[in-house]
Amino acid sequence: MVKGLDKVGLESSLRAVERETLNDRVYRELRTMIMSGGFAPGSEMKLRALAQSLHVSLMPVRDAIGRLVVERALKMLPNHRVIVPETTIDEFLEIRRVRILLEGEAAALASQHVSPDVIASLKRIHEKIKSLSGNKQRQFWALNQEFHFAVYEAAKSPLLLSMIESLWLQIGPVFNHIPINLTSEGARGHHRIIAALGAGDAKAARAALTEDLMKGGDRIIAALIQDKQPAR
Amino acid sequence: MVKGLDKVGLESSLRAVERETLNDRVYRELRTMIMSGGFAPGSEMKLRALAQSLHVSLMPVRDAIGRLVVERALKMLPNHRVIVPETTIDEFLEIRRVRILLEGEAAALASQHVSPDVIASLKRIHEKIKSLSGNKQRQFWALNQEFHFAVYEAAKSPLLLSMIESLWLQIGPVFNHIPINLTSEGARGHHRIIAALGAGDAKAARAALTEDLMKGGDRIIAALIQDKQPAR
DNA sequence: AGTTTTGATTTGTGATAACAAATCAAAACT
DNA sequence: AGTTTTGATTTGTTATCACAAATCAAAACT
Repeated sequence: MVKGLDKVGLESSLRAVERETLNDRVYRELRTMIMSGGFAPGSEMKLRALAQSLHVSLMPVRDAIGRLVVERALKMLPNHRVIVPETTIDEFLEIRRVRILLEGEAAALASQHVSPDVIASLKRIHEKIKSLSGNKQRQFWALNQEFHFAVYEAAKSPLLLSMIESLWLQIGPVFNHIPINLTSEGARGHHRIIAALGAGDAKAARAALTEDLMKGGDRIIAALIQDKQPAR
Repeated sequence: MVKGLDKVGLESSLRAVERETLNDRVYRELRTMIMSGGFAPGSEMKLRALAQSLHVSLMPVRDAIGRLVVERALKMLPNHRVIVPETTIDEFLEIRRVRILLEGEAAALASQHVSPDVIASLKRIHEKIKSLSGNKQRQFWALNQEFHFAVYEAAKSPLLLSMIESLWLQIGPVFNHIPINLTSEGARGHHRIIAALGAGDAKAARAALTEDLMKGGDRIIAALIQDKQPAR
């Protein structure tokens, strides 16, 4: 009863570049656009417009949008219209609360089995961030994301990773569209995270990450308040 | 401007009652079926078969399945075939770890503002569970679910609730398809949860819930091991 | 003038059909 | 006899079209 084991090797090597459907391409494209601030909070996601700009038919777009709504990256209004969510301060706090739980856990897990080269790569990203000139908010956000996910991937928990990704997706538009006063303050937070991971200290890793999220979150909240105050 | 009114009569009368789209109906239907053990782990979800049995076209099914894959309720194989996941022990432990984080947090939150009628309703469900005769696994699971979600809804955090739902969706097939030795042990756990909530003690609520998940999880894991051992 | 009504347009939703990739089974071959 | 090849069938993917509900703008009315 040994059937079809012969082809496995060949096929998997051929399929090295996994078949990517249009569906997935559109989904991934929209996803990264949302995460990197390609759409302003509140903007409508219209099927036909997106389809045209991506040069595909309605269907893949429809599919991708449906998925993004499920993971709360997009929001469906009662009219069945889909928008990029405008995050209120309460919602942001709600997200931060969960982020601290999940990302803290991921950091604690990561501290138990980080490899030296992960530490090295974290340090490299850390240096890049420190050397960032001026208020390059977009770059900062991208590098910050790179840093954090290097930690979370080291946790080796696909479940945690996917849930954390979904949370970042929800706050992506906020980070990229609220003007934030960037200080070098965040750098010390990252340094403490690296140290805790290097020492294999789970408790310290969770604490360092929690503080990083709290501090960063406070800056966002301040920006949110300031953004709401002035005349519109 | 009369185009094609043939089918309108039936449809509009139905739509007067239910306000939801076919899309959502199929999604919700599949969702509850999965959660309540309607499909065995490993079984394939074929679009056309499902469409026929639900009396709809391929599209709503396709859409619903896509969403369920995103929330990990279903798993897409590299062949692009979709199955109900077979949960390994490691995966189950991974899920339990996250459940403790999120559901513990929800319990802690709930303890801060439970209303007396939520407590009353919890007690009612608790009694029902205790009076459950024999090894009625399906009913136990359904009531257990009712109990826990009454707690989580009291947390008043839509984000937490949706993430927790997604986790239950992932373990639903396991609970309903692995024969578990039901004892009245779980009852004491629920009693402690009610007490902690009633006292408004967040720490105790989190602890009680954590212990409940640990104890229950241990029973499942034992069943999983026993289920893997014998000849199939 | 301000409100309502109506008609046209835009939007999401759903069905059908054409297509491509994977699977399976029988025939052909060594 | 066992393996390969081929052809048919099944499965997921995508485009196109038809429809319904919501939206918007202009006309009609009070």
